[in-house]
Amino acid sequence: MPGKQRPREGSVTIVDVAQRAGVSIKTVSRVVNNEPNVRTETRERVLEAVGALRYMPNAAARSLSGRRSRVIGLVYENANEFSYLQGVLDGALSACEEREHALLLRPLSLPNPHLAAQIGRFVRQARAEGVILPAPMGDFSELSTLLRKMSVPFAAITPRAPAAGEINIRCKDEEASCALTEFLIGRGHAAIGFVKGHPRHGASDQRFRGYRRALRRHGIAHRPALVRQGYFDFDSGQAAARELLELADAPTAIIASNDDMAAGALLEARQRGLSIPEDLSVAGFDDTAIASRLWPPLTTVRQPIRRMAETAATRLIERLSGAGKVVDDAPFDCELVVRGSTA
Amino acid sequence: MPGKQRPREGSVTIVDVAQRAGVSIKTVSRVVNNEPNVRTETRERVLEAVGALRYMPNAAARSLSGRRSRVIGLVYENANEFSYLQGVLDGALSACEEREHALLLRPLSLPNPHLAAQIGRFVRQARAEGVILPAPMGDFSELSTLLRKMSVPFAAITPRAPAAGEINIRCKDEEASCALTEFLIGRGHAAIGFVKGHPRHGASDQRFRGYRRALRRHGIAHRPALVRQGYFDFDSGQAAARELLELADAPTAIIASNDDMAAGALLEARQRGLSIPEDLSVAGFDDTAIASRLWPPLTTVRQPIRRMAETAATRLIERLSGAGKVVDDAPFDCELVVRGSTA
DNA sequence: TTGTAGGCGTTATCAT
DNA sequence: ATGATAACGCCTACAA
Repeated sequence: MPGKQRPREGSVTIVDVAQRAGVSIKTVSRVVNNEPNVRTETRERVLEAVGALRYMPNAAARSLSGRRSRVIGLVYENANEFSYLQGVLDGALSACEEREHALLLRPLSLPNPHLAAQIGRFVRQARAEGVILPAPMGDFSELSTLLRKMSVPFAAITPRAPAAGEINIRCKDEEASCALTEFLIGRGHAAIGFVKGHPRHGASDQRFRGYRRALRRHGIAHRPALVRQGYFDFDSGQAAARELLELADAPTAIIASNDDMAAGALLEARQRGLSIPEDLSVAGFDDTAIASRLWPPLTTVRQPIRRMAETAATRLIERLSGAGKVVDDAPFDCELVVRGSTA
Repeated sequence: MPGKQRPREGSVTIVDVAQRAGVSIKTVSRVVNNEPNVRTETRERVLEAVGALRYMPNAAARSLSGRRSRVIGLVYENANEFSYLQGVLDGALSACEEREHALLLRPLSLPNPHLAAQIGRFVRQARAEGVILPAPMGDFSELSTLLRKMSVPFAAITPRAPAAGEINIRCKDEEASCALTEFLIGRGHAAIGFVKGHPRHGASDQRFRGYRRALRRHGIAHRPALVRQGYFDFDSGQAAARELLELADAPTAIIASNDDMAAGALLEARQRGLSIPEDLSVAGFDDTAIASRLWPPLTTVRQPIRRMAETAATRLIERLSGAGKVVDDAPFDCELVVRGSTA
């Protein structure tokens, strides 16, 4: 007799459950997948069997038979600032686990000519049904365009406006930046330097806008010389701070568009013999691990990244499950975290 | 005719390749899986078809049919210190990708009574064939014992000695610690404080041993008062430093068993008005992101974590593929990174 | 060296 | 409300 394979011991299949419950495998399938048209009494018998046998559906069989792989891709930038991703991972994993999906990772380094090709391969190979794009991935149109073309749904975490019907998770970046700036204004600062983030990142614009808005609201004239371009990394933050501090009328406070640049500014200030916060206030964004370990600890803005990623994954899975209209989430609130680096 | 499903368009299957190459599906399978017994000419025809059709084997079908899921689990501690995991992820992903395996993540918080149950569920549900245990996961015997009992092979990244035949990836922690200590001794330090790491982490012992060895080698008497227990976190580092600096004859240098604790020590020194490195030298371990952002930048020890994780994944997959004897890797070299926090 | 048949565990279809 | 059976795409076993 050909084709006889060794019986796989150990793993409980749907057949075992069906036998124990005295029903057909299709009925078990219905119960396990929460489909309708099962009598309550039958459902309970099946569930009893499932529990007793500790049955777990075989994911491979499921995705081979059904049309759904239950796989979500997470495409992230493999940058230095990893603590952002920690929150993303945490939130996304938790949402995926709850909904029985697997999360597959795809790190990418970012100015990258092969971006589209790599993502295409990743999605096809992993057979990902949908993709999560944490910042700044959602800001790269090569990517979103490609995914649209492949008709792979995605959830982007970015302040940039989404195309109609697409899933977008954002937080109140501009508002938070405005609040941070107003906080400094309230402490008596009028000459406030600002270090912008990477121009291709959506958050950069928003944060800069919030700064401008606060100045306007308080009747403080905008001095373009107080604004410097940074790239979200330590060195560019230090360089920007140096330029600002060499100004004839240097700022008394510097807002950097993320913590890493703020750390660079702090270092520059220190090297120039300035006391923080007496001579200069410094603030950042993101409340990453480094913020609380610097001296003095950094005033910064915290965004609920874990919850945002969880929501992104949840909405994406909802959309994939064809749950009709997908909720359009309101922007998440940020929190101003005041520490010792500002006075 | 029942059972007719809509044909799934778009995805190229092994049948398409077989037709185009004019062979049976089995031959295609042989080629794709690098099995022997295929004429070179046939193999080439098949490969041509694979390329032209951009065929990619369906992972679900593969794992359903074969006995292998090609899934590796990565169980990690979801702690504050995440940059360690960045390296682990990076290395493990790259090895998995190269060998066509998927990597599934399972974060865990660590003093955890449900540890075994959670891992058991994870492995069964994901049908992971093997598990990678980055430090300190491999140090928890609840875990390794459970995996042995489930006969799930694992690769542990830890300096602790492995059981016979198990995969263990380590670096020369003790040697590096000794070198770091000797470096300080060479700079004229004799009273060197040491902050131990978490007692359950294998690296803690090793690093402490290296310290002791260096002292011995240079004929410096060991003063137990200069050794404090820490737990690898910022606060415990600061607390330990405080105790050390309050000593009548305080140390002129402090080695902390990781960077986060060293950052705590740095803060404590600053708060006591000490100049670094003039009044006190401080060194850490791991060369995490924070090390280069502190002021002064931290002297520390870097371990090749990315390569270690890559090796762990590779060895694990080799073992799962039944590649006979698995290589027992030599410990990896560490690198002393001298920066401004020591003099 | 190559091909044929059977089955992996599930979901989909259609019948009852 | 429930069940019988055919896919899903691949790999194993065996035959040729």
